[in-house]
Amino acid sequence: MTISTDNVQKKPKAPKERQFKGLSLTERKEVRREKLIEAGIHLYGTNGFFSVTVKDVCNEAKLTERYFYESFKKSEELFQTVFLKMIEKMQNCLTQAVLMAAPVPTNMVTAGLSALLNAIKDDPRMARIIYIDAMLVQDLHNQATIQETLTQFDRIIQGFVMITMPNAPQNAEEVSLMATGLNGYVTHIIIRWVSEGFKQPLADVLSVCCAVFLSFIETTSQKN
Amino acid sequence: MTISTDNVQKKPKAPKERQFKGLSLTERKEVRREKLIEAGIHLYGTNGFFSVTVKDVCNEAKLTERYFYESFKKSEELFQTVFLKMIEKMQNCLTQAVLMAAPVPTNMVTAGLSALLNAIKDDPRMARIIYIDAMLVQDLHNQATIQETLTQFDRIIQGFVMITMPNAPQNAEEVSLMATGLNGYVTHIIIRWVSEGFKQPLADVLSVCCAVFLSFIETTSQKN
DNA sequence: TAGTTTTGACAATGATGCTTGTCAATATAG
DNA sequence: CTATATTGACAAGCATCATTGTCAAAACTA
Repeated sequence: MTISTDNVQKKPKAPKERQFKGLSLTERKEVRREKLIEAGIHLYGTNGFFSVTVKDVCNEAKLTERYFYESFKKSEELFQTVFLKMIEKMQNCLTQAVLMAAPVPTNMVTAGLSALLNAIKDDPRMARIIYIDAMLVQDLHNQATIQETLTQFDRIIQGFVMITMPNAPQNAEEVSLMATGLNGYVTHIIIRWVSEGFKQPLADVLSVCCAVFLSFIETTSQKN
Repeated sequence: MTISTDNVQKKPKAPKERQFKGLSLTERKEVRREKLIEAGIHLYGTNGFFSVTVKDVCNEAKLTERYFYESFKKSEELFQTVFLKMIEKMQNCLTQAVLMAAPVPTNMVTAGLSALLNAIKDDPRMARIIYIDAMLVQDLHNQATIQETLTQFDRIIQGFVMITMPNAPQNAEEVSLMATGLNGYVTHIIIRWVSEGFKQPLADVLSVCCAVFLSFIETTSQKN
């Protein structure tokens, strides 16, 4: 049945791994992956997810298509990675600022929003990715991860509302909706601010964003 | 140069228009156009603009592709038509309710938001088209009309804010941002309400939406 | 009924972009 | 130096859709 002597060289191909530029295979893969992510941040954050092709990303990363599929199955997968990276950065930035300002609610609001706005002005690609593309992708393809990550912000705000506005909420469901609304308030303002090229001074944007929280705090924490 | 006798039958084709089902050509075109728009409302409003192909629309309308291009150059053109139709309906519904409740600000808020929420619950496709797809299309393709129509809502709210909250705004730019924020507040809540299948009672949603306006009115119209 | 318009079904074409595959040039190990 | 792993450039094959074109059946006019 099996050919014995002559075809012994039938190689089932176990390509022997080799070092390159002093890096192992997994290390090289990782380097390439990072280059793709960096390219994704730049391109998605600048032109939007749907104007960017796989080839675009590869060109920007100076890699060929093959290496894209080495790290990601589809472009949504790269996008999701990019998105999570951006949102983690924003999340850290935000919570750190809020914690440092605790426990005075009004200070926490100002500090948090200020940190958020500054981060966005520092890197507008973040806004584009988190506030625009994420919604598009989340809607078009069914990215549960993105969906959940976004609603996480609602929950953070919800916690804040419950602490600082004892008299406001009737039931948990309503507080949750209010948090969604507050999120939307800030989100829309940010989208407009970014898309108009930061024409309004940061201080003005900050004050308007703070206003809604402060107004709620004031009207819902008065002694009955 | 010109062939004289034999090819006299070269007909420059002026196809003589004829009635069909008792309708003239322009009437038939109009009927088909309406069917396409109806199909667009249904499909876009249900599945979203980007999951719907030209062929889908034609199938839904029970027409063939040819008739799509008879009325629209591209699918964005149909979408824009659908969008404008939806938003006009919402606009009418809203302004009528507000006017009937004038001039008491708090009544106007409640009446307007109540009308809005009821309209959306009556026809959820409206929400999908106005609040989701419009943003996607406006971003992906460059639909100036959609963009402008959406910001029109901001301006309406802006007018309302200037009238009812005399002490709030510093400069016009900030009021405008605040209006954008209020719009975003309601918008996000609506999107969530719709996408969760109206699981929260309308009254709860209404009260949360009203809250932000009422809170602003209260904190910014007190006598100094 | 005869001739022409209108319609519907569907094929043909073209464009775009994803995904896999080929091949030669280059770098590395032994 | 030789054999082979690795890389980069790029083509080939798919798939999806938009858009135009063909053709015969149906509907209308006279």
